[in-house]
Amino acid sequence: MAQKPSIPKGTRDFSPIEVAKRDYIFGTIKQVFQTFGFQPIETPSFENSSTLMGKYGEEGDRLIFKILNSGDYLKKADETLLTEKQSTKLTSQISEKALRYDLTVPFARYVVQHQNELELPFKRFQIQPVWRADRPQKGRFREFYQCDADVVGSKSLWQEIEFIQLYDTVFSKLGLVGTTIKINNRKILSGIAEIIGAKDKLIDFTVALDKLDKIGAEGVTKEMLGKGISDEAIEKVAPLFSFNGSSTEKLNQLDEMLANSEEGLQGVKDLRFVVDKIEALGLESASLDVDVTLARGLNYYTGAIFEVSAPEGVKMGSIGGGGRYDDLTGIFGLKNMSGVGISFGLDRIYLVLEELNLFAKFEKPRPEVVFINFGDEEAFYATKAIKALRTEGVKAELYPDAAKMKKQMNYANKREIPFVVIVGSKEIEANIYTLKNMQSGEQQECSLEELLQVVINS
RNA sequence: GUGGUUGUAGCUCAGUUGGUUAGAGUAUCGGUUUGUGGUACCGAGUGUCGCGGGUUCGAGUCCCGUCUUCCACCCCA
Repeated sequence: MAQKPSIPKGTRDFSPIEVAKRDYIFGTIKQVFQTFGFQPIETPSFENSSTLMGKYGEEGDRLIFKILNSGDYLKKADETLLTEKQSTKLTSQISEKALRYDLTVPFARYVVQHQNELELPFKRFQIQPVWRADRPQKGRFREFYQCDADVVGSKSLWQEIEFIQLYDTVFSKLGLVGTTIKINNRKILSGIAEIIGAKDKLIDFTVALDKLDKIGAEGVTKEMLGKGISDEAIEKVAPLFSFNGSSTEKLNQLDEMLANSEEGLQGVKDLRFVVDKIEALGLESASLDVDVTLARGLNYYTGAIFEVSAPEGVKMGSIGGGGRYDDLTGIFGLKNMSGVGISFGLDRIYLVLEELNLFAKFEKPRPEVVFINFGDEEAFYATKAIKALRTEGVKAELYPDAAKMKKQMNYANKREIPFVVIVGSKEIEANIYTLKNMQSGEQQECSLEELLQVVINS
C-alpha cells in the first residue's frame, strides 16, 4: 500500500525556477551586505535550549521547536511531572536542544563565545533558515529564511543611518519601489510610559499601541484599559492616536510631550539625529517614516526600532525589521556590548516581488545545448564535443538514453533548450555535427569550432 | 493556543434533492511519423473521492472526530 507523501505544515518544496528566484534575492542582499562591510558567519541549526528559551517572551518560548533527547529520554524524567502532565516543566527534562528561532540570539551567543577573537566593532551578516512552531498563514511559515546584518561593539547612531541606507539599497536593487521604513525609539516609548505613570506596564502599553493602524484608537484604548492602564493615563497619550505631520513636526510634538522624561527626551534626540541625516542624504526608493506606534514584540530592543512594510497595496506583514539592543549579550555574561541590527524576511520579499511581477525577466534554469543519443558509439563522439563546450562555459548535456528521437526532441522542447545537436553515423564519418536551432527550426552541418561559435554567440 | 475555511487522477477542476461501473481538460505513455520537437488526429493507463468512525437498503454527497490547505486573531519575518 503506497503511502501518500506529504511535507509538514508550514514547510515548502522549491522548484528549480523558485530556487533561481530565491538565489537572486539572496545574491542581491548578500552583495549589498558585503559592500556595506559585513562579513558572513553561520551558526548551527539547533542550539542548546537554554540559549534560546526565555529570550523571546512567553509566546516565543511556546513557538520554539524543541528537539527530543535521544535515547530513552523518559527514563530521566520526573515521575510526578509526567503523571501530572506538566508539559512545560517536563519539556526541560526531555529536551535539551531546540531549533533556532531567529538569528539574533545565536549571534549574541556567538559574540560572547568568540569575544577574544573578534575585532570590534564586529559587523556580521547571516543568511540561514529559522523555525517557528507557529500556525501558518499568508507570508507566515514554520521554516523560513532570515537575512540578518548586525553590528556589535558600537553605540554610534551612524550605524543606524547606515542600516536605513542598506534597506533602501537592497529594495532599490530588487526593483521594489515604495517601501516604507518605519522608525521609532524604544526610549520614547519608555518615556511615554513614564509620563503616564505606567512604566511597569511598558510591554502591555507598547503592544497595544502597536495595533493602532489595525484596530484604531478605540480598540487600542479598550486593550489598554483591559491591561489595567488608567483612563487618565490613556488621555495623556491620546494625541499619539492621531499623530501626523512631517517627521520634524512629530519630533517637536514629542519633545513637548516628553518634557519631564529624561529618557524620553534622549530617545527623541537620537531619533532626530538619524532622521535629519537621512533627510539630508536622501533615499533612492524607500521613504522613512517616524512611527511612534511602532513597538515590535521583541523585548530586547532598547534604542532605535525599525520595521519595513511593503509598498502600498500589497497585503503583507512586515518584510524586515530590527533595532538596537544594548544588552543582548549580558545574559550570556558579556556586559556593555551594544548592538544594532536588521533582518530581511526573504520569503515575504519573494511573495511581494511575485505579486508585483518583478521577477518577469526570469528564465527557467536550463542547458543551452542537448545532444541526441543514438547509442554508445554516437554518445562517445558527442561526449567529446560536450566536454569542449563545457570548457568554454556552455551548459551542455547528453540525453542519457538512446530513446526514440521524437522523445529526445520533445525533452529539448519542453525544457526550452535552444539548441539540439544530432550526431549519427553520418556525422561521425564526416567528423561534423548537425546543429538545430529549436526556435527557428533551422538546421546546419558544422565543425566543432563553428558549433561553439554559433552557440556562444546566440 | 482561538475562530472560520479547504481536500475528488501527477496538475486544474466538474460531479444534480444521497441512487448503477466517479468524469472533463491538461500532463504522461503508445501510434499516425523506425534521424527530427512545437500543431493535428487516433488510442491507453491512472483514483482506498485526505484519513477514521457513524447514519442509511445505498455516502464523493449527510453527521462526528482527525489531519491538511488557506484566512483572521494571538504573535511575528
